[in-house]
Amino acid sequence: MIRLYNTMTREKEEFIPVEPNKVKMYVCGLTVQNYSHVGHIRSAVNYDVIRKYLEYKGYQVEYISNFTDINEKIVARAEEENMTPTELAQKYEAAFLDDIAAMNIRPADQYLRVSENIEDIIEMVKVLIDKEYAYVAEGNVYFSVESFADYGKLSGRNIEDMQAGARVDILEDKKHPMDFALWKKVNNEEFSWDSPWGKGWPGWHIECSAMAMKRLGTTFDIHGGGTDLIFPHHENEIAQSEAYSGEVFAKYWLHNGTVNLSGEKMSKSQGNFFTTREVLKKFPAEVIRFFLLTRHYRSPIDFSIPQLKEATVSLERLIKTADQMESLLADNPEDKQNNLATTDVFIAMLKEKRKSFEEAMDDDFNTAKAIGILHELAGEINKFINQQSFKLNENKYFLLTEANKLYRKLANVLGLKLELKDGTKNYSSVFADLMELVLELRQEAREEKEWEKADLIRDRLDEVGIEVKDTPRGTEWNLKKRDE
RNA sequence: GGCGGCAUAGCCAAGUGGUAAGGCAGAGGACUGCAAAUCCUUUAUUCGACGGUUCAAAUCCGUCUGCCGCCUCCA
Repeated sequence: MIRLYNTMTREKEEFIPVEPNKVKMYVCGLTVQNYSHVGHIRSAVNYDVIRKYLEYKGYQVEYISNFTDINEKIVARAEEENMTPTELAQKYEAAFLDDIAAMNIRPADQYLRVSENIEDIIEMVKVLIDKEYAYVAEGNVYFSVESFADYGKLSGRNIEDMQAGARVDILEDKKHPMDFALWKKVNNEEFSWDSPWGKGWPGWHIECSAMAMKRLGTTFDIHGGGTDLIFPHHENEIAQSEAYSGEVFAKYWLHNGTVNLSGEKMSKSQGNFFTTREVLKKFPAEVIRFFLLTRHYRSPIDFSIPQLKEATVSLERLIKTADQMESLLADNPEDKQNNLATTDVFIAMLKEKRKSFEEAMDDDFNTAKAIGILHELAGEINKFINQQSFKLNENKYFLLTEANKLYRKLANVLGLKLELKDGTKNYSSVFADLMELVLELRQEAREEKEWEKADLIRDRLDEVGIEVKDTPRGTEWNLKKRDE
């Protein structure tokens, strides 16, 4: 049973989808006005894992997201970059898709663009006007918050308290200061759309409502986004969607915490952010992904270079275990003698770890705990492989195969491939042959007990960035990462 | 001012009533010619402070302190 924290009720609830075995989820995407930053990527990684875990549990998941490609910012940025708003949006949409591909995030089943759904949005606004939830004022259409009794139910606010904040724009044509635009009048001949109320474009929130309902129905299972979208964005989505359909919009509201820099929220308007591509130049995608998943998704994460370095070391431990298993499994067992006594214990351990992992993920997608269990599993496997008496026989080969399958499967749910791109296998066969020769010469020196010579070779190789290790299984080497 | 969240070892971080996961760093040991890796052992009688409820609280309630988010565009 999966339990998830629903922002609407402020508690963990049992997850029961509208249709058995199917999950329909909508995750707010981004305004394609610039390169994505780590905050966007955290959100994308988070919902990617949620989707993958739901699939692991046997659900058929339909995952929809959006690109906001029409608004004031797009127009302003397009002027800065000297291109049309459409070109700008396409440029950054493509960049985002590159970013998520680099991060091993599976794209949504469909990305909906505002520019391709204007007709549906206009239809929805018309209905809201007919139902008297919205009104027209000088070419703008506003949603009347006072007309919707449940307004504020997601964010736990009421209209009176918010007015006290006095940070809302008082626009003369609004009936109430909290009313928000469904359609905005725009004076831009090239970049605007015809509507019954004149030229303009949709307000910020209506796009998600119209597109989500169009694709997923008036009630769907999961709606996700960052905590910073709870108000006003998601509150307004609920108001206009439920006013329109008379039905519950989304059953479960999930919100991921923000990514902070030195304790402050990373955000474009503050200027304190790292773009995804910047960070990808400094750290492998796998490390960034791992780092983001070591905290529970609802907590804020403080993003820092030292912590990414720590995450690198921690992840490398998991990778070493995977590599060791792979190299052992590449050999054929020489010893045919089996010792079945160890089998039961080991298989029981694997089952127990799998169960713990699932329990962690069932409990509101606790990836931090799940990673802890992956570490425990790695420890058990290491212990097994590194026994003094370890000899690969058919029995152990079987156990390692099982361990490897489980290890990969669980890592896969988290989207971890357990490999670090830069380095190890990125060299030519000539180079590999050369290394073989060098290590052969060093081995000869070792056999002659010429330790100084052997150590000199190792030290000099280390200086050029090649790490040499004498393991019980022979001498191994790998290219060291050159991070700075 | 309103609403919400957080505070757990040197650092990061799980844990929402039953006696503190995991990682990083540190210490000791095994293995090794040495080194690395790996393994074993070890590192919070205690969970921001003070009260309360309970047989039992990091976990529930109250007060206080500190930090953060939202109320304006934001994943």
